[in-house]
Amino acid sequence: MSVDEQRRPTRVKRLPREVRERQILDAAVRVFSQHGYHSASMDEISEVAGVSKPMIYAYLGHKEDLFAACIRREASLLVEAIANGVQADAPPDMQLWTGLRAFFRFVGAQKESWRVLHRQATSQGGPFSEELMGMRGRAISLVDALLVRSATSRGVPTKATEAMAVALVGAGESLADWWLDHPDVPEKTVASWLMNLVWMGLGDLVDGAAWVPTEG
Amino acid sequence: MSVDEQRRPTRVKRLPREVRERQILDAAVRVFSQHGYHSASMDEISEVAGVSKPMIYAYLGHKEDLFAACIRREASLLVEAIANGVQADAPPDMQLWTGLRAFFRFVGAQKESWRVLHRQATSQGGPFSEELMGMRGRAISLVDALLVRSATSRGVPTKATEAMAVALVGAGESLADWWLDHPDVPEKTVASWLMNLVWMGLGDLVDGAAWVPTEG
DNA sequence: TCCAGGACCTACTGATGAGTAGGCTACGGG
DNA sequence: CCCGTAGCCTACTCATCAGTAGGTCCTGGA
Repeated sequence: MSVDEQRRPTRVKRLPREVRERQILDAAVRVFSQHGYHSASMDEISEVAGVSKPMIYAYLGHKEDLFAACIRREASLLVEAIANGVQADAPPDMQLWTGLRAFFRFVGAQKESWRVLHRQATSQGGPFSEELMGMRGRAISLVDALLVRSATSRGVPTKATEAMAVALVGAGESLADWWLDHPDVPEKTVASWLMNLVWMGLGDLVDGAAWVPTEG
Repeated sequence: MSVDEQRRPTRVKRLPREVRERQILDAAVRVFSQHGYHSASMDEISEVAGVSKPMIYAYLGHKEDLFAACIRREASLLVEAIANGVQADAPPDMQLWTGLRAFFRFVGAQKESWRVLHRQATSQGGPFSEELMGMRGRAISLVDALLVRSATSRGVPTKATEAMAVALVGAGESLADWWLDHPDVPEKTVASWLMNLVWMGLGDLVDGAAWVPTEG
């Protein structure tokens, strides 16, 4: 701890590579989520991250690589959050319920992560979307598996359950976006609305029925 | 018909403004749907349209204006298609059913229109998305009104029906995208899958029940 | 104490692409 | 037959931004 540490700030500090990489990724997620892939400039990311542009290229590579790294990190966190949240040994409705709640909890806590995942990555047709679509595909498969286990031995065709899983995931995404504009609604409430829609169905809701979780 | 019409082709022909505007908009929709807003270049649009770049600026204005014009035209067609397709005097389930079918018919017939509307316009945070979000909002309001009329006098809160409308629209969008990758599935089938999901609910489907239209 | 290597920067290049200046040509009305 | 105007183009300008060259400075080990 030399004496002139704070009066001549030698920039800020020299930091190990991992720390810088985290800072850069954090900044990139923010900037990408605000402006989208194309409108986000490497200059702005470097500025937000508090490093110079060549550092980004040295550590994370080109713009596409950087974006892919963001997607990978955020998508992993999301998948992990859901996997940790869902009760795999519970009956189907509780599995869906806990999965939905974990999903919305993540979105509520990591709004920027969600924006960069849903809004930005989905719309870019490039090599990222493969990365991202893979993750989305895993989520869909998860739901699909749930449907198949539930509806098995019934004559429901394979494509039907897959399509319904796609629809369900899309409903969740859309509702998550809506929720960002209505932050006063509690997470549990949003989740229960979607749960009622897809589990009970509008037909039942019209008749006044409603699904409620069996505990808590 | 002068003699040198085909040997010295005087370009192609001089065409009235409306025709050129249509050609330009058609080309713009194609290019925007393929590359997205930012990656689409005015040069490529002009090339596809078969006119020079200054014509686009003379007729349709700047890039943002052009994109907004595309969105406006395509969104109007979609809204119109649904409005024409839905049976406003039918019971709720048939209203939903006819609306869904009209929606999927449009998507099947106008794939590029759908892509530019859903994929591209949604992801750009600019002034277009206002235009587009307005249209999407109209669709949501339509569904919301249907839910409200159905579930009226029940204690369902306003925000719940709105949120469910949002989820339903999102499910439709997601499923429409999926359908683009599975064109062998008939339109009626896709529509019925979504109808079953949101009207019957997974709970009923698990029990083997299914909703079928009451006619043809 | 010296030096190797890694953290970090300024200041550039080169390409791409939006938008425009300034024209030329055909057609229809006088 | 002439000319105003509307259709149409070539050939630029200029800004932005991804990506890089080539360096400085610090730290930790020999």
